[in-house]
Amino acid sequence: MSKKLDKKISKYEKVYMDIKSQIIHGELKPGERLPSEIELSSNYKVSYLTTRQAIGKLVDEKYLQRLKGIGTFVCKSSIDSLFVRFYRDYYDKDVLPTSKILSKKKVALPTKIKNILKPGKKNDAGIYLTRLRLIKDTPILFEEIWLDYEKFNKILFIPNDTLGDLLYPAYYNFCNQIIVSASETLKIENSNSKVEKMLNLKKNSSVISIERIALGYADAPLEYRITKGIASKFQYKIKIN
Amino acid sequence: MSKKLDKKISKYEKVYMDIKSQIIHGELKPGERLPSEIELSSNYKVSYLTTRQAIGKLVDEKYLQRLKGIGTFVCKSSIDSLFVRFYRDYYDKDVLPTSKILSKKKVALPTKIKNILKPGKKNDAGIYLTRLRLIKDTPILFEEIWLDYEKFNKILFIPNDTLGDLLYPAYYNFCNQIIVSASETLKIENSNSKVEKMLNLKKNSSVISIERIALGYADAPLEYRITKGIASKFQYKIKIN
DNA sequence: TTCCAATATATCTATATAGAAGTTAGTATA
DNA sequence: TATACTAACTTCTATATAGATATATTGGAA
Repeated sequence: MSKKLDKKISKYEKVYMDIKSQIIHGELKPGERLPSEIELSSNYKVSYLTTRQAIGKLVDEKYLQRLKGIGTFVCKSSIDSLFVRFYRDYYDKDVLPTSKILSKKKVALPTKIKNILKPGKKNDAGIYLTRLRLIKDTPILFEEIWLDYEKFNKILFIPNDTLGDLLYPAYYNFCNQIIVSASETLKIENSNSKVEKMLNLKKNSSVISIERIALGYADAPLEYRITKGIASKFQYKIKIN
Repeated sequence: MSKKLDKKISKYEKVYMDIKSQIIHGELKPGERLPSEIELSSNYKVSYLTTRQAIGKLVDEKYLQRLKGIGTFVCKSSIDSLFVRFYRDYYDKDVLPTSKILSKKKVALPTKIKNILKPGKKNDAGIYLTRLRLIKDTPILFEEIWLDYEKFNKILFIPNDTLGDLLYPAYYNFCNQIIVSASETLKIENSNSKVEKMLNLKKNSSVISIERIALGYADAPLEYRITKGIASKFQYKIKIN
């Protein structure tokens, strides 16, 4: 009766998982071209349509992108378009905020954040960044950001003005880490003295607090961020599907 | 040279669009079973795999649901699961708020709202609802809701306690309207006297304001809603993909 | 050098076929 | 009556084949 303890994995699923894991583990890099569908078929020793089905699934999941007559490529688009959606909807749409990195250093991650960024691991080496977002030289958001040290240590050696106004493209360019999704929790709080100083607020003002956990492929947590903003000017738009 | 002015629509796309339009226009109702893939193939006079491709696309888009060995069904799940996500993340997760409808009547839609719900139309007949959301008898959210009169007039004849705590299932059950997505805009404001009265607030308290436009199939706007809540207790969670 | 046509290569659409696997309903058997 | 088997129907996986369509490159003519 021990005929079928092994669980059934179909051929197209094997091809699908193999390619997907190559992308996740960086063996296939964003922008890189895959072998043609026919070539892959002969590599995996499956039929053309089986390969096509596997690739089709990865295209649906936005891991791959097909160009008719040219080839199939690992998606780069997430980097180009994604980070924009993440912040443009705070405050006024017409004016994009600029950034100013205030500090950047290696730290031991606080326990709570370590458990989020490195579930189950002992090592607590991390990077801590503080940043100010400004519109026309007026500070509107104050951010504290924590990252895993191993994955992101290169950030420490890049001059702040080279990092640019947006961090996610920098994560990709310098650390080869891609943010593909995030979860956010919004709350309204009273200001503390640190935030009051950063945002030029009166004592006990209302501030919006946004906690964000940004995830990479396979839902790996990559960044933990707390953003505080002036409540009166705040606006947050989102589409729910 | 006028050989190909007609644009190319492949067979599977025709099948896909035909089934999709039947769902959108209510000819195929949620929960209903489709003819088998083989039967559909012979109806549309295409091969089995062509039909399968069309259905597969609709499954990906959550219009259809396949059950191996049983059949293919129009998705009901959007109704069951969707509305939950829309509100459960305000405030405390553990306690689901109850609802109390305060008023319900036919009105002329304000111009701004008419332009959102009925773009391009002259008719401005609508329905206006006010509602209170409570946790353990404490009011935490005050809602104003506008609907199109033609689509939703049956709501006026349903007793308030029959409508239940959630409106989206009621829209479906009584008006055959399905909410599939929504866009929300959050802001922080000072309370006005109406909200202060409803939520037992002091003068000039901070309140969260959520503007929501809820959409049906094909992104048709179906509901406009303004929700005001006590800022200090507010919490909003969302996942961005 | 510039332009055009042919070629090679890639994805895209469509069909025919065949068997595997899951579900249901009815029938035969103990 | 209760259980086990079977038949019918469903979706799921896999392959072979063939031509359509889109793009880039190469080679030849002007």
